[in-house]
Amino acid sequence: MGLTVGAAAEAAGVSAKAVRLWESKGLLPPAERTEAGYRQFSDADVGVLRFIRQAKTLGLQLSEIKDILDLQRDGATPCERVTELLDGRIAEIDRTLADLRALRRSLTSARRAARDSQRRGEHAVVCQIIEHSPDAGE
Amino acid sequence: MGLTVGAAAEAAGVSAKAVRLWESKGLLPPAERTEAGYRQFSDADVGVLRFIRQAKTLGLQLSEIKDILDLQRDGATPCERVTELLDGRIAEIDRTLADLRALRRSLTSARRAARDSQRRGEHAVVCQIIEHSPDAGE
DNA sequence: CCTTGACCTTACCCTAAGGGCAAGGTTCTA
DNA sequence: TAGAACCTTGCCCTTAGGGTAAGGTCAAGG
Repeated sequence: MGLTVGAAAEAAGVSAKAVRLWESKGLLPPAERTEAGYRQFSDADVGVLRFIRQAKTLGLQLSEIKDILDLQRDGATPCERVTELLDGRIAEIDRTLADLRALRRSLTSARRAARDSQRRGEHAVVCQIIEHSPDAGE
Repeated sequence: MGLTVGAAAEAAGVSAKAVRLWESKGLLPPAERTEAGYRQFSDADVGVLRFIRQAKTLGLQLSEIKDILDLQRDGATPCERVTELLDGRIAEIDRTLADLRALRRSLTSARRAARDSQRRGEHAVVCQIIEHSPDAGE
């Protein structure tokens, strides 16, 4: 009872295009084919698709997900690698959060400057965005 | 006293490749050329390059920056558009911040699950990442 | 039996913002 | 006058697919 790409994709809540891409990138082993060349997916495959989708929502890249899946297919326990990747993602997110908070400060400051310029009718230097931004000078 | 791409790029603190790209995308008017075909940039151009660089650090896209610069070149005051774009960016950042914070919670929860699986020697379902993640079911 | 529509196949171009490299022309310096 | 250090364009690469085309396949209905 094999599923076609479309059916498998729908069952996993992803697009058929994504399924083909993931297969081509090795996240899934090459799917069985019917005589006509149609891909045949099993329920287990759908589970993998769901896992990939979930891992993606956690911000893992396809290459990292492939990494995990390869380990698992080798019979190894991917837990270590998984916690490693997740820790990496968490650290990355913390960095991004800090960056975004700083960026937000720059933006509000730039916006204040832009509005001030607007009120004064200035606009020669594009509302002073340059000057009022943090590291303006070089 | 025109500057070559490399010189202008260095003066603005960006890459020559970026300068060519920005020109090709219309953020800069087509540069003058020497007889040999070398681009010639003025100090004013360098100012624009610096502006673009700065705007990019604020997270604006090239298309948005072009938008601002086009307005300015038309003699219009881009301040309104600028504050509009900056407000949009700020709102976007706030959304991203919220998303990242939620994602971070998911990640720490997933990592905890992975570590628990690791301790128990489980790994059949790739450390339960799927099950323990927020919206696991479907 | 045949058609129609819904599926499938591969392949190509597109996205953002360049980085890297190649082949070839120019300019400056020793 | 040679070589270094520029410059030119053009093409391929990156992420994770989306969109579309051209063509093959399958199930239902006339």
